[in-house]
This record gives sequence, structure tokens and C-alpha cells, in this order.
Amino acid sequence: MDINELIGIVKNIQGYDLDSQQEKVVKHGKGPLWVVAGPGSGKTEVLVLRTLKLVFVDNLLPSSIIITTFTEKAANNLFERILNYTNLIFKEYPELESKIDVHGLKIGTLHSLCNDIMLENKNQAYENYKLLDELEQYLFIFEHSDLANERSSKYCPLFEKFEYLFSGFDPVTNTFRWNKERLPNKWRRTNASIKLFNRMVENLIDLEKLKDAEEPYDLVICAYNDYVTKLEEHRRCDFAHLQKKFLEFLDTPLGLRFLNGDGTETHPGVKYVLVDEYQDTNPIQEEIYLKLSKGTHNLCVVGDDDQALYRFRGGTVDCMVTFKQACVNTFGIKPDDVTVIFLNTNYRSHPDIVYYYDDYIKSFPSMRLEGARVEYKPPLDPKGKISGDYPSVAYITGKTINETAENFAIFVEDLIKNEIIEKPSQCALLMRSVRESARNAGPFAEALRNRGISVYNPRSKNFLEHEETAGILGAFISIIDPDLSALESVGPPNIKNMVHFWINEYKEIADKYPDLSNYVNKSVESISKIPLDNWIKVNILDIFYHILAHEPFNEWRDDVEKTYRLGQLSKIFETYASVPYPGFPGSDRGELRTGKTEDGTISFGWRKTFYYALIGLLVSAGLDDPEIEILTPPDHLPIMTVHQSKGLEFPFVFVYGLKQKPRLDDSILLEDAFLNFRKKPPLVNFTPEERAEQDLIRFYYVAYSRAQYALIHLVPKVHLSSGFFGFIGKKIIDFKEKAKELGA
DNA sequence: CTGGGTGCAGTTTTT
DNA sequence: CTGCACCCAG
Repeated sequence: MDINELIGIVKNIQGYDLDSQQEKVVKHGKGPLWVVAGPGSGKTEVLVLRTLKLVFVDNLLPSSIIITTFTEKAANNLFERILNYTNLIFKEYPELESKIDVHGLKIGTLHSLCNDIMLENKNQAYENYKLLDELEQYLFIFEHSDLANERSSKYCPLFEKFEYLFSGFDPVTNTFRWNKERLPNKWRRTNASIKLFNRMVENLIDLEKLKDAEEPYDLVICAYNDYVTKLEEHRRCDFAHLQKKFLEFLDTPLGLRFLNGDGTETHPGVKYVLVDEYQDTNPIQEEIYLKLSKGTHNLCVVGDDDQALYRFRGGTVDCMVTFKQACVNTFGIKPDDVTVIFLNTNYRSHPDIVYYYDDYIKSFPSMRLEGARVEYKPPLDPKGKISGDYPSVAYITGKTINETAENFAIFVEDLIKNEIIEKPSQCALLMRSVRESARNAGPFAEALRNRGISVYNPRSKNFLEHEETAGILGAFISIIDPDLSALESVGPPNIKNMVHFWINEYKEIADKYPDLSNYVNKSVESISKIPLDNWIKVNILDIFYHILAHEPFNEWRDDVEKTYRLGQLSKIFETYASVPYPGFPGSDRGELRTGKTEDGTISFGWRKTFYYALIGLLVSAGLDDPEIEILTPPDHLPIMTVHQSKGLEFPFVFVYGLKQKPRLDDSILLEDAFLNFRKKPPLVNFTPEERAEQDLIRFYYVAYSRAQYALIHLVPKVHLSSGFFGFIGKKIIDFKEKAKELGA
């Protein structure tokens, strides 16, 4: 197929032409391609079409093309679009159908591809390892890592140096700061270990360099080595090490065969690498991408440096901003050999909104520093269908949050009454936190509901308080710790309170469902008959599923949300059951034993660990409620975090807040702590304060650039005059005043 | 409109 | 403990 035929087909399907920049991306041949794409510029579409071009025009074997993006959801979406186009192409060119199968494309998150490729290529260093997800890594570190378990003062200098990893709110103990009189508690140490170890791997920390560092880095090495040893011992691998192993795999003979191919269709080699959302890439991922394309230089990255949101995951915008330099350094080519294409045409927002957020991001001195944004980035050019002379950027205010929320609800009500919008789902309220507390989404959700406008707020963190989750946990605990004697020994009141709540919830259910209470009582009785110090034949999962098989859990299967939550909970139990038992190879936490001294009970140690490790985690994690409907119900107004809104667009976008202080969070401080020990020193350097500020600016940029018809700030009066963003208040229109002026 | 004092609640996101 | 909202004085 000819490239123009392909573009013609696309035009027929879409009804419009690609713009010249988009076309350049699709048509680009060999060599590094750096696509700097603004919001609403059609970047994912372009990536899809470029993939089609490689397959249908260049006739590359799909399995020689790697396409990655940031989340599973985005990856699925990307593949679906490719598949759609492919099917339409097959309608016009039926003879291709037998020759081309796009299912061969290596498309997914980088993590999933690393996993699949190493398994397919039988990489010995990865085969037979269990990949740990977030929860599994937590439980593994909680039980196995020296840093989390050492009871002496061995690690004190490390605790001091990385103090920020141990401070902040700890919901398990309800404390705000590590009490330095004592060692940090185990949850804090576990969380700190996770952050520390993951970041060391993601930022490609050179252990050799670290060896020469002054203390307490010796303790960091010691803790890290211990963790890696334990992982190997138990044949586990976390997400960060998955990437590290993949990088190492690429240097092995099997890896080189994968990379360069051997002339067979099974091993065609890696011919092209395409990366979406490149601004959220971290150093180890950058290294992987560069290595994958070292032989071909065919690396295409797409992203928007202004929309980087994932520093907490090790993502650094630097990779996006310095892509050209990285290619020059790694491939040994000239800067001009890297093709730069700016997709700066915006098809999403009203021109005034586009100018507004473009001005916004450029107005901060910290964003104008060298290396903060991609060089020579042109201004956004609005060419969307939306136009009209109305105030498209404005604010709604009030004396207090509640009053602001009230005015907001009145405004939304008016939008509906006056038929400016058909349904509430054409709006979105974007907030930093969607929790329905007085400082967050609470007043807004309430004001809307008071006016009969339903709210769609799926992530409100009360997973453990529903009757089904509380009920099954209560039933389970009633079996394994019937007199709650182990619970009594658990310190933190949060855990105790939560468990008591579950027990009560279970008792209420049990009153109505005698079969269930019979099962629970019988189980307690049969455990009581097992002699001291003996294995119990049932695994915790057996107990869990037996409870599930009883009413009312059984009939709750008809309820989508309840089923989802119970499914999540059973996954959590499965995870816990798979945690290796320290010191007993081959056994795991799912297996139960009776106590050594106390007759007829589950071992006290097991019960205690269950409360501390698993329940403590659940209580502190505040698990999310399910997001079952991906699409907002039309008669609901979605309340979401800015992260959730990424990649989406809404006719009316409301954003709360113009008064927020940039925060030096631990991701930023950790970057600095390891700055001098990177295998590759970073190409840009900002102070932690500068990075914190830039992150905050980008965060709101993402929010503002979601708006199609109107962007409306929700700001209590004080936000307009003071605070970090206060100046914005002077640039936008007060909706109420404008309405008065127009006599509306 | 600003600044200081008081009181209160306690992100977010992903593999 | 910190950051934010809110109130009040100037």
C-alpha cells in the first residue's frame, strides 16, 4: 500500500485531513523522532497512524514493532484503535487480511512487555519468578526486609538521613511525625523501604558509586542488598526489578537475538520503537528505550513536557526535555539527525481557553528556565470547531468554600435549566482530592445533591465500610480469632476500631442468616479440637471462599459493585496467602497452624501478623471504591482528580483552587539524595523548590487543558488576591459580575 | 486588601 | 506537624 492511499483511507473514515505536522509524523522514515505534542493535538491518533504506516506501507512484520504507553488502559485503547483501522483497511484491501495480523504488534505498558518478552525468550534470570504487584511487594517487604524488621539501632543514621520518608501522616497509628525517641514503626519503615528501593532501581543508581559515599549510604547498600537477596531467595521480582532484569537480559545472547533478530519470523528483531506519554518516563525506562533502538535508531517518542504528572513513580520530565541530547549521546549521531515535530495545533478548546492555558504555563519564571520545557516550543494554535463570543474562561467565587460551592451548584443548575448543556455529565469538577470532606469535594458534592444534581464520585475511599466487605472480614475474623484475644494485643486504635466495626457488621448479618453463623460457629468448634502445634488442613482461602458461598454473600453476586468489591478482597486474601513465611521455605501465610501453648486456637503469632501486616495495610491504604462504570452516567456530574482526568476532555470544566503551596514531597527529595550516584548524570538540574513549583504548575495545566467550551475556576474570595496563583484571579472574569453587566 | 492569629484536618497517581 | 480556611483588625 502507498502512504497516500493510507492517508486517503483515514480521511474517508474521519472526514478530515491530517494537518501538515501530523502528516510529517505519520510519514517519517528512519531515525529518531521527537514528537512534542500539546493538549488536544491528536497525538495518540498520530501514533496509531504511524503504526499503521509501518505495517501497511513499509510492510514491517508487526512483531518487530514495539509500542508502549503509560497505563494498561491507554495501551488497550491504542490497540483497539489500531484494530479498528485495520479492519476498515481490510474492507478495502481484502487480499491483505491473510497476510497481516496486527495482533503480533508488541504493544502494552513497558512493564507488561518486559515480562512477556523475557518469558517468551525463556530468560533464565526471570523464568520461574513471581512478579509482585504493589500489595505483594508491601507484604513481602513488611515480612522480609531487614530495613523494615531490624529492631536494633543499626539503621538509625539512615532513618535520620531519609527522615522525610518516615514523616507525614500515618493512618495506622494516627500520628503525623516519626517520634524520634523510638525507631520508626514497621509500617513507616515498610513504606520508606518501598520508596527507597524502587527509586534506586528506577533512577539507575550505581551501587559502585554508592560504596564510596559517606554514611549512611553504606546502610542503604546494606538494606538494598538484603532486599535483593531475599527477593532472589524466594524467587520474587518487583516492578522496578522487572525492568532492571530486562535491561540485563538485553545483553545476554538470548536478548541480543531478540534485539537483532536471527532472520526467522519468530525472531525478527526490534525494528521500530514507539513510545506514548514519554514525559512520564523514568531513567531506567529511558535506558531501555535507548537500548532497544540502539541498533536501528528508530525510536519515536511522543509526549507533552507540560503535562508530566508522575514524579511519584520516578517519572522525570527531563527524559522528554532532553531527548535530543540523549539520542546524540547514546547513538553517536548529530543533533540534526533527530527529527523534531511540534504538534501545536489544538483541536479541543475554545481559542480563548487555549490562549489562556498557553499563557498560563509560560507566565511563570520557573517554567522559563532552561530545561524546564522543550526548547523552541511554539505557542498553541487553536483550530478547533468551538468558537463564539462568550466568557469561556471565568471564575465562580464566594466568601467561603461553602458559598463558592453553593454558587457553583446554582450555576450548573442554570446551565441545565437554560439548556446550555443537556446533562450534568458534560461538566467535570476537578479537584486535588475527591474525598467528600469539608476541605475537599464535600461541600461541592453536597451543594449539587441539594439541587437534585447527582454526583459521580467513584473513588471515595470507603471500600472497607460496605456491608459485604465488612461482613466477610468480620466473619473471617470471627473464625480465626473468635475471642479477639490477638486483636487486644494490637496497639493502633484504628485497626481495633475497624475490626470491631467489621465484627458488628458480621453479627448483624449473622442474625438474619443462620446458615452463615452456623458455618462460622462450626469452624471455630472444629479448630478448637485440633491439638497444639499442628497444621490445620484448611488454607485461609478455603475459609474465605466458604464464607462467600453462604448467603447473603452468594446472592450479592447479582450486585455488580458488591461482586467487584468481594473480588478485590479475595485477590487481597490470595496475595496474603502467597506471602512466603519467613524462615520456612515453601510455606506461606495462607497456611494455618494451631498455637504451641494455647489450646484450640490459631497460632497467636499468625493472628498478630495478620492484623499488623494485612489489616494494618488495608486500614492505612484506604482502598479505593471500584470504578465500575468507566463512563460517567449521563445524569451524573463527575468529580475527579486531575490525574483521573488526564487524557479526557469535557465541555465544561470546573477547577477548584488558586491557592496552593508547592510541596517538597519525598519523590523530589529522594531524587536529590541519589543525584550524585546515578549511572548517567541527569542533563538538567533544578533545585527541589523549582521542581516542586514546576510540578504544581504542570498539574493545573493538565486540569485547564481538559476544557472544551468553558474553563471555570472555583475560588473562595481569598484565593483571588493572595497565594501562589493569585495573579490568575486578576486575568479572568467573574461570572456573576459579567452576568449582571449583561443583565442576564 | 493584607497580615496575623486560631483552629482543624490530614493528597494524589501507576506498573 | 503543616497547610489551609476563616476571621478580624488595620
